[in-house]
Amino acid sequence: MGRNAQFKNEEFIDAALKIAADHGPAAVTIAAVAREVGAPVGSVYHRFLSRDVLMAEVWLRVVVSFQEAFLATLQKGEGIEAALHTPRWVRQHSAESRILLLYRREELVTGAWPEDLRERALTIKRRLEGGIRNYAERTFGKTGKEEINRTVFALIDVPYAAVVRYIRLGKKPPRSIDDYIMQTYFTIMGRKK
Amino acid sequence: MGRNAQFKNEEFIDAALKIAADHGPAAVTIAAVAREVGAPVGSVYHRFLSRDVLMAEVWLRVVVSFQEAFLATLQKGEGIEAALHTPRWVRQHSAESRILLLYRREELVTGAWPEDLRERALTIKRRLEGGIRNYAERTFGKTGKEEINRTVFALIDVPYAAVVRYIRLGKKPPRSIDDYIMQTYFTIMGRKK
DNA sequence: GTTATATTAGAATGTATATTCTAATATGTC
DNA sequence: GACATATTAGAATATACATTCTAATATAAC
Repeated sequence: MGRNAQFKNEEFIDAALKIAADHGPAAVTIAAVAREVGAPVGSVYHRFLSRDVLMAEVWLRVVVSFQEAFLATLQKGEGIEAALHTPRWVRQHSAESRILLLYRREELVTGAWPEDLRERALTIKRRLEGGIRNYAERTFGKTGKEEINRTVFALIDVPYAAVVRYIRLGKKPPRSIDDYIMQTYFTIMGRKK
Repeated sequence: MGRNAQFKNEEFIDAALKIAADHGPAAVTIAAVAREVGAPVGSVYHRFLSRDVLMAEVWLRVVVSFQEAFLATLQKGEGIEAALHTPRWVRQHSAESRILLLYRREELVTGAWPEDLRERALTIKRRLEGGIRNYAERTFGKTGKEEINRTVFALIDVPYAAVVRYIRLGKKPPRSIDDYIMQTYFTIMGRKK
């Protein structure tokens, strides 16, 4: 029943992603997105509750793609590989990586977002936490606050720190940071496994 | 000649800082700043070219206060102490630390800012770079790209990484991160001096 | 005391976009 | 083929602030 859709939700997210990558997040106006897709602005609102929700969808998509590869590696028990996933992914995805800086998991989980969106944000947050806890368990044999903090630091915070300055400058992270990340990993997590 | 000023520039910067700390940067409207100070909006524009310039002034003030202590410590040759300065400062300055996330040195140096502001931003950027180079020289005996990158990573990026997640959550960084920062420091910079 | 002007005062304006609204249009269902 | 409705269309509206403008005021200089 009803007219067939001429565009897909995905197209709008694509368009927003492209505009944000090319001209920064501020350039992602509803009019710009509609123009990029070739749709009327009404169609954007027919699909997305608000601009914020659209941006959050963009962020979610990028984060999921980033995180799934990270978790897959971690699951194999290869902590160093997981830590190095960050600089590698950023080198491979210059456009997307700027989107990563847009939100933090917390904001989407805490803020006043549509139920369905918050749900998905919560899920990916839990998946990440689960992966980390699991790895901490396998590495240290326990999952107290200390072990979790330690794992987060070595696997997430440090790689992020090494990379974020280059994302902001719009440059590819140099090879050398992979060394720092590795060395730090071994120092914090130990040599085993 | 002319009427005596009823307010000082500093008061407006204070007010903007307070509002940003309490309600986030978006709450820093010109009207809100004026209200906080008890001045008319015209007086804000009498002193600051635009809202952006006012915010940049806020940022500059916070960064200078942060950076000077950092550099003073570094000058004494105490690299670890300098690295630990970040979590310590953040614990002591919850309000200010959120301001740190607002801009990066690059933006103020590169963007279209009033000459005088860009000048000051450039100066503090150079002071930091000088301090880092100097310390790299004393530590490694040379200041090639490798040594600089390494020093930036251990002294700035890692402490920042350890701390930024807590700033965002509005919590004080736990003691344990000081350990991670120290351990990483020794790993990356070596044990000497 | 007169004058020039730095500053206060705050009302009025401008602008950029997000959002809403009303009307068309196409397509599945009966 | 008639109907219900999902979707397209895009013009009209709303809003929030930044910024500008005109007028008043106080004080230093003479």
